Amino acid sequence: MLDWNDLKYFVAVARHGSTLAAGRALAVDQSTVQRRLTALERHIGRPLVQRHTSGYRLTEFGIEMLQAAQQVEGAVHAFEQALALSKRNAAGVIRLTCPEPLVNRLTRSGLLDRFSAQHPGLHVEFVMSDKYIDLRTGDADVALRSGDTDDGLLVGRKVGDSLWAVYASKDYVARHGKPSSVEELSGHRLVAFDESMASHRATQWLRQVAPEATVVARNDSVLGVLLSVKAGVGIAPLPIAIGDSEAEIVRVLGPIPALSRDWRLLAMPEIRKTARVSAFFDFMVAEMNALKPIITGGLGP
Amino acid sequence: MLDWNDLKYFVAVARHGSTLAAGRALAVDQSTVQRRLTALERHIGRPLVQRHTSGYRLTEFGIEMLQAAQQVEGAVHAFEQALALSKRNAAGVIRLTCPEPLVNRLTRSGLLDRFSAQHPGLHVEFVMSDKYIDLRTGDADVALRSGDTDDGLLVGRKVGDSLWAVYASKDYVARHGKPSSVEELSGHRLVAFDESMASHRATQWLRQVAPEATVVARNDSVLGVLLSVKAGVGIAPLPIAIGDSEAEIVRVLGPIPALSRDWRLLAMPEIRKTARVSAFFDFMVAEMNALKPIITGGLGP
DNA sequence: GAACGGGGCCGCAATAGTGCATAACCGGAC
DNA sequence: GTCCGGTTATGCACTATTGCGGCCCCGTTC
Repeated sequence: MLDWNDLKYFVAVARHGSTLAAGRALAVDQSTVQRRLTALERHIGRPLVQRHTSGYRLTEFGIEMLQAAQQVEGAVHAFEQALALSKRNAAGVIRLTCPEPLVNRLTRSGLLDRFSAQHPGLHVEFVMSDKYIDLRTGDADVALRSGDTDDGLLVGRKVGDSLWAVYASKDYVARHGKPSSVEELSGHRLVAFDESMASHRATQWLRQVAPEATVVARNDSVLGVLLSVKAGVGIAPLPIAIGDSEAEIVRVLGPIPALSRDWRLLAMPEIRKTARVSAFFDFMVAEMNALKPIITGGLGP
Repeated sequence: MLDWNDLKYFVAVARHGSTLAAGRALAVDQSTVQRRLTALERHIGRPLVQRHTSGYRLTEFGIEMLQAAQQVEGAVHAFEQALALSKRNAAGVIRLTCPEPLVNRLTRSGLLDRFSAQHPGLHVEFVMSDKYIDLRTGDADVALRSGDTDDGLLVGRKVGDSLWAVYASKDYVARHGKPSSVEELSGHRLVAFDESMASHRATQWLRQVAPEATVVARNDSVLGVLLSVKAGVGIAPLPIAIGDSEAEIVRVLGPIPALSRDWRLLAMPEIRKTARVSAFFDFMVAEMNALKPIITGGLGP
């Protein structure tokens, strides 16, 4: 009878290229991986890998079988995620992913404490990330996001506006002046996102309106860009909610309509229907008046 | 770390209702099943089954998790099928499924021996079945079938005609006479297919043209019906290829156009493209002149 | 009510799997 | 050339898992 675990070792070896690396990844000894893979090959009756002193390389047959083995791995993943989801469901935990600054503001606002008070047994866990965590993987139940994030698979509702403006440090303005229009951006020193944020609307907007501008620094997160701007390295578009609450920097170009988006609370449709997530959505909608300023930002310091 | 094998035991227990039955199905001891399932529950931290003295019943949570576990089982199945397919591919085996009478006629014709002679290293294995084996499961590579079998997923080509007529034993004709038209069928004693063949064209045709007729026997295969007709139990539509070669029975109603279909050689598109199956198709097409009489039947004894 | 069959649970001995240590191998860096 | 980092393979002791037999439970049948 086929040992289902052996497929796990096979996939790991294929992925990491050696029994040693696979063993590290799976937290078992290298020799175990070696022996399980050998056992699998013995069971199958044909070699899956070429033993090489510098590691294992899949045979043609191994490549063929890898496809199917990865399907199994994927199904096991799905099982584990269903498990985690069910655990959260039973424990009344709602995992919310949102950008770091919002974690801060939401926590300090006391809104979530009020939610827990109103729904004893339910409480919110943050999964902090600037990047978009894929809700399909089940790592989070709910996302609080702005931007072009609707892939058609998520349901949600608007909970605020995301306005962006261009900021510079006071120091920078003193030295280089401020652009009086979008067109003048080209002559300035810009701080931009790096390749990992290539699809972000701010990246695309800058490429469109100021393709010639010199980019003096790149960063992979909004907070990173903020730091550079505060340090006077250059100017950059930033969310008003963040920029306006920083004393060292000032708006040099007022809200850019092309960059404004809605903030939305998003979830997978099936998850949205669960009691705990449904309660969370209902609460947030009821508290919209309190929520909006938290999300949209403190209107100036 | 989750033990993938435990999912196998879980699914088996869910399917068979007890650790004992699951153990039999998996060819392991009952106590092993019991212990693995307990270990899985310990890992998960929540009971999947209710221990009952008459067996195990899934908890609500268990039912929830079963879905995902079955997905894993399905993926493992697919892996094993890919394995079997690859083995056949390497060994030059072509698995052909067709109704039993054709196995006989094909074997005796020597056609397949000629194929093997022409393609050393390739040979044909029969998977005999009146029912339609699902080619998607990989249990067979190629099907030789007549009837409404094209679900859009298979590719193939016509290799003969399937003509049906209504037969009765000489004995039956002597006692009850023969119907001179389709309309007169209603007054006769019929042998028909049972529920498992409800979608067969002969079943549907009989229901349409002779809904009032008395069905004196039912059977789940063409050969079963043939036996009943030979025994004089009643009359029934049968393939000419079979009916005409039986001395004890005679056509009482000539070929029925509504029941005629094409015989076709069918395969999944991906399988059809493999070298060994492709060679088999090419050979059969080249030998069409020899093949047609084998399939369409020896025209009279 | 006694016998029976299907089922769960547990202890024991045999066995299979695991981790650790180690040898041997190879390619590149110096 | 020599050393070094990364790799496979194997011997050995240890541990976990398995199968078997026994025992108990409960519902059904005679």
